Amino acid sequence: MHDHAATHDHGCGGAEEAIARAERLCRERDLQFTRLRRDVLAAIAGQTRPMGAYDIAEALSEPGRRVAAVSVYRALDFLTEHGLVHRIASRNAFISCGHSHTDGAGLVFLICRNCGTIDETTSPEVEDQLGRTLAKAGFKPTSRILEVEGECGACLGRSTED
Amino acid sequence: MHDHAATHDHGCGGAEEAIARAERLCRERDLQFTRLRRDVLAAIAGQTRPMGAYDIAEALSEPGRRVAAVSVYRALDFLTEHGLVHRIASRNAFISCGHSHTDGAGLVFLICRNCGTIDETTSPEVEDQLGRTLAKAGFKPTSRILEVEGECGACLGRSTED
DNA sequence: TGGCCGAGTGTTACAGTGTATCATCACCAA
DNA sequence: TTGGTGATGATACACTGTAACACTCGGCCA
Ligand SMILES: [Zn+2]
Ligand SMILES: [Zn+2]
Ligand SMILES: [Zn+2]
Ligand SMILES: [Zn+2]
Repeated sequence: MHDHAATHDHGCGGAEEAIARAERLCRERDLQFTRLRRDVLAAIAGQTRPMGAYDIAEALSEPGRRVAAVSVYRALDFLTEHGLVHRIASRNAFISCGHSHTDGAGLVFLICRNCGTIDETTSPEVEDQLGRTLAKAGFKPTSRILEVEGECGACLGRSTED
Repeated sequence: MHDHAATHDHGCGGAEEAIARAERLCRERDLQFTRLRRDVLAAIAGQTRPMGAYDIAEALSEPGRRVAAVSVYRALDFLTEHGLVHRIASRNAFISCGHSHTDGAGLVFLICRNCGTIDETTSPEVEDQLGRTLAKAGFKPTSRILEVEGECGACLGRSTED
């Protein structure tokens, strides 16, 4: 696990893979991977850029089936709780997770302000230093968010080559 | 600067000090430190816990003077832009800054889930490691947020002693 | 003096995000 | 059958943030 150092594809064809992983995980933990939860995950995993809850609700609604935002939120609660999607606090949006970090240690979100893509990476070194800093401050952490905004490698390459 | 390693008091009597610092900074940079901006800063600096924009609006409103949330947001934009207050993304709330970190490097917010207090500290080591991680990922950062939730030193002491 | 212009503010309306509450349905067990 | 549990549907509501426009108060210049 965590054999990705830099970037990785969030969905964009990996939607089926995300679904498969979710099905497996839910079977193992005896959880219900319902249609709504599957559809919500599929909607997110089919995108590189993050989706808001209302975007998802709209994407899933068709003539004859109206998916309310509140239902989407419940599905998102389930999915985030089990590490299948991540919530991006600075964007009020969600992305699907392609990894199996059950703990979420050292997680870093890389948000490109140019193309809107969000990649995630992990850094045990950062986590380690942060742990030291918190210990020094006498603070006992239970969870944390680390989100970086900037320009992704792809956009940097594009801007220098032309 | 940054001579505080662990915690520091956010306001709670330091309100006047925050105002004084703000006045100085605005004079130096030729900015307008208007009544509304001063009042908003005072309201935040008088609290240990973060305040929402609507909380502030309510706190500043009196019979005869109604402060609308939109005005508060404008003042907050000004104050955050010049580093006088910080926005806590995971809480949609604001705290006053007692430091003079003009760059905001290595900033870490410590949010106590028990008493609600938010302290800030800085960690060049974390910043350093994070910079390395980002460089390895080919990502050029422009800004970042790092917010840790957990239990603060004071609450830990209280819970063990009794 | 009088008109112009820009920054700050007041006001209203609206968009976006998230939750509370209750009713309903499917499923499984007693 | 009956009752309990978990998921969903549906409505309403609270909270967060922004757009648009009018107004005031300065300073500046013809
Ligand atoms: Zn992930
Ligand atoms: Zn990009
Ligand atoms: Zn600060
Ligand atoms: Zn505490």
